[in-house]
Amino acid sequence: MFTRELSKAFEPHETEKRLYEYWIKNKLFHARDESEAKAFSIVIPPPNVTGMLHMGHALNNTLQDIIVRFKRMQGYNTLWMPGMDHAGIATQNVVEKELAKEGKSRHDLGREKFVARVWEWKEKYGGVIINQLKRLGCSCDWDRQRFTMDEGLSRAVREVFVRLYNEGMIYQGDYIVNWCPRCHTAISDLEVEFKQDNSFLWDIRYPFADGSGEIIVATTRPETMLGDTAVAVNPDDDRYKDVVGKYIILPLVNRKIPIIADEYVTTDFGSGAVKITPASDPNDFAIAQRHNLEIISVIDGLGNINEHGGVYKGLDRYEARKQVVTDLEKGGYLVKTEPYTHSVGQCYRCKTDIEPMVSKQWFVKIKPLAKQAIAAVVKGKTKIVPGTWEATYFEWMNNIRDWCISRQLWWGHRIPVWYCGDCGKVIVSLTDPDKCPDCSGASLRQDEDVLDTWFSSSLWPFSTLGWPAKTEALKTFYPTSLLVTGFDILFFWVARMMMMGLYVMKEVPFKDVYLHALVRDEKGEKMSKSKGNSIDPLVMIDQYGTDAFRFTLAAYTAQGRDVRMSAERIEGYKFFVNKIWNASKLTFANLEDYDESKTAAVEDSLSDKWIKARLNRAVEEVTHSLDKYQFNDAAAAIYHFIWHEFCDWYLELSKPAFYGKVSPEQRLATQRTLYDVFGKMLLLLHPFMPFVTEELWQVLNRSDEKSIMISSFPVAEKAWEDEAAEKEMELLMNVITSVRNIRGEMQISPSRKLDVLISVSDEKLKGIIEAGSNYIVNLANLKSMAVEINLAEPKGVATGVVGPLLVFVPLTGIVDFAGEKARLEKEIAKVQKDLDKSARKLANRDFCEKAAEAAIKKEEDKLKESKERHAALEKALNKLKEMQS
RNA sequence: GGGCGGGUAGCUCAGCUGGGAGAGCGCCACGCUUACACCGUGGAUGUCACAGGUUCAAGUCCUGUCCCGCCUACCA
Repeated sequence: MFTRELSKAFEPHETEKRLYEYWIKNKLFHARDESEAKAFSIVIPPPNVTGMLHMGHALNNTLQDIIVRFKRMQGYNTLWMPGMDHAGIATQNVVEKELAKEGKSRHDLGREKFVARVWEWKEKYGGVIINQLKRLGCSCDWDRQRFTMDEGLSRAVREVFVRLYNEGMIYQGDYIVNWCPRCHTAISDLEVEFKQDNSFLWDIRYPFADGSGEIIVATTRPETMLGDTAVAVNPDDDRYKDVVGKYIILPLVNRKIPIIADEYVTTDFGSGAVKITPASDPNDFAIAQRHNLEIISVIDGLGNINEHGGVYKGLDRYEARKQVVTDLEKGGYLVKTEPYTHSVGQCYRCKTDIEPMVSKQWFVKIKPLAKQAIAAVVKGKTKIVPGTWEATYFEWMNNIRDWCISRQLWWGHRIPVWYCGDCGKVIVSLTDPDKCPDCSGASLRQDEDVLDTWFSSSLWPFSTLGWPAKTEALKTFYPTSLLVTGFDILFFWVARMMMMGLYVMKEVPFKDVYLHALVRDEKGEKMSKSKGNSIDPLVMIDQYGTDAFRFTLAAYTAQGRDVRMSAERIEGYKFFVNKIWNASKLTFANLEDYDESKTAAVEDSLSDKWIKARLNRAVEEVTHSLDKYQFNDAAAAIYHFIWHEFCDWYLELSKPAFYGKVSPEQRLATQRTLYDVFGKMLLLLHPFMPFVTEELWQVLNRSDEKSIMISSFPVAEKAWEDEAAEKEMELLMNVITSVRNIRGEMQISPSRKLDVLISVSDEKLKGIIEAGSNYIVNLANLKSMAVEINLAEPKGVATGVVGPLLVFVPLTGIVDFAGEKARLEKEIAKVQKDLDKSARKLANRDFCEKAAEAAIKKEEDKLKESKERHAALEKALNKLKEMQS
């Protein structure tokens, strides 16, 4: 007896909850630090602690779980390492907003209290996403869950910082950085987003100091002229040959500044002269370094003009722009104002315009690290899939600039650097020092900055495994086998993990990187809260169940292509789950009395052999596709097998056995096949649909103790290969389809039982058809069926041509000869096309001489087939005409 | 400016190393046949963006053009 009776339809919610708890309770997600089995490991791209599950997460984690479950079932000691990211700016913003509601800022609390408050927030509200991942069915080893700010990972961060510093790979200095006046911190180049801005280009007249004339410069940011310390022209620009070395008097400011020559300036834009503001523009900064120019910052960290801005002091940068333009105009310095579209950098977090600013920051010398990271991919130590991304990776790595790792935030890993108040010594230390090692002074002050969040994420593949301790986990699971992530963080994260992994561990962090596409809405637009077009994965799960949702994600993940998500598609796969559920009801009902011990001597029927051979092919295709991360192909293969082979054909073919219309031996054979095939089918599907397959697996095996999760993934069974059975069955299926076609086209009621005559060309075929007559009679709904060799075309029939045989359906009582005539003519026209095409090809001398032999043979066979088919149809048509006249 | 991806059935897409244009949804017709109407059976539907080229043979390879999307750079 089965343990459970199945409900009318699959009930996802109750089942998902029960089974997930069951998996957890039995520690089925657990990976062993030490094991005989080969290891397979993935680290999760750690979601932000502030994060809520969106479609991107859903896709990312579904794909990981599919691979993880697949590998686990294949017998690997499989680790899926979970955790979260502290997300510096994002989290600090959330808590600051909370404070703002109380009318306070973080400065009211002070650093220590503020950080305590963030931790409090984290404990209370953080990590909602972890439970959401569980609803997705993710089989992470939750006992190992890590957080980038936890003790172990913080130690790893410090260790790496100190090591980099001691090896001269980290330096501090005054450089121009991207400054967010709202977040009040520097951010890296990657964190700047560029947006089109419709603004103006202003041409300004700068008079020469000696009164001999003037030079015109163009700018999009007139307010920065307050900090100009030079004007630059191209050294080869004939127009300005004589003025290089001269001075101009800066309007409004009355500062005397030089005209210099630098290759950076292009001759064909504007006047060919550029104002140089080293403190407010990265290119100008670079020029200033080359020419030893003075650097005057006129804008402060809030985006206001500072004391170097004279009368403009205190104005915000946009007000200052207006005022400067007005004053220039008044003074007669403004030559021209024209509309101009250019792009402006914005903070990726808060969309505030970036203010390039000179400030003291910490940097990582990145070139040496990048060099190794490039080499590793070149040598194939890490493979990027799809391979097209490798070019992008190289491009970026080759043009990489030093990484600004300091952030002026309070939430994050504080930089482990102290300054001695007595002797000025800089102390970089693994542990907090209490006195200066040089002068023993105790007035130490720690650097105020924290590290870029991505600094700790870049260590993720080994820090989560216990590094710097030499753990068993590290030995077993590093380098990890695979990283699955969106291409949008290829540079932010993947590239940096490569660099850090190679630097610290001397080994790549992962062997494969699978980059999946972005999830978009139905119209192909990026989903975002502000656009209101985002689909909430949890709503989809509630509505259609996790299995259907996951399968949809997999089915639409073709490599390198964006996923356009719509609820309609998920619904389609909910129907698929339902189909499986119903098929299992039929299956279980007919396995109720199945006794495996009696099956030793029984022999499989043709349909049994056929479905086993077909399953073999499905197994091969799914395995092969998953090995190559072709999720859509794998999903399609399963879908097709289950619905269109197992359900549409096999279950129908087996019904006579179910309903006792065959011998007990044959019934047993069918039960055996059904049991084996259904079980393997569930196994094959499990990585995609973990819940429904587990539920059915337990019923099938009459035990809620066994889990499908730890059963072996199917392999193609040599003994099940049977090409002959596949061919024979295909022929019978074609005969059945042919009768159905006639029935459909001729509008013969499905309930009307037909008498059918079949003409075959030889004994062998006759044998096959006769042996399969049961199948044909049942599935084509026949009253009777007769087979003869070279049967003469009877009168008053509809004719179907199936390869070498003819199917005659008597039209007695139907007598729609006009319909049959139309049907035949349509068929003939179709065949004629094929025939012409093949004939034309074979008449071509070049084709016969140059094409591959197999191609020619194929074409000849095709022509022969078309000819025969055509002749048979013509004959049928003539007979029909004869009869009518 | 540089780079990448895409333009295939009404819609969304698949089509890997060149040899018979596919799937799902939608549509039409017929059916409550003892798992399933969240179903079954049958059917219709394509100048594979455009123009050249290579080849016996091109949706597939090459060149160019036109659209669409993304990444990257940031010429004031």
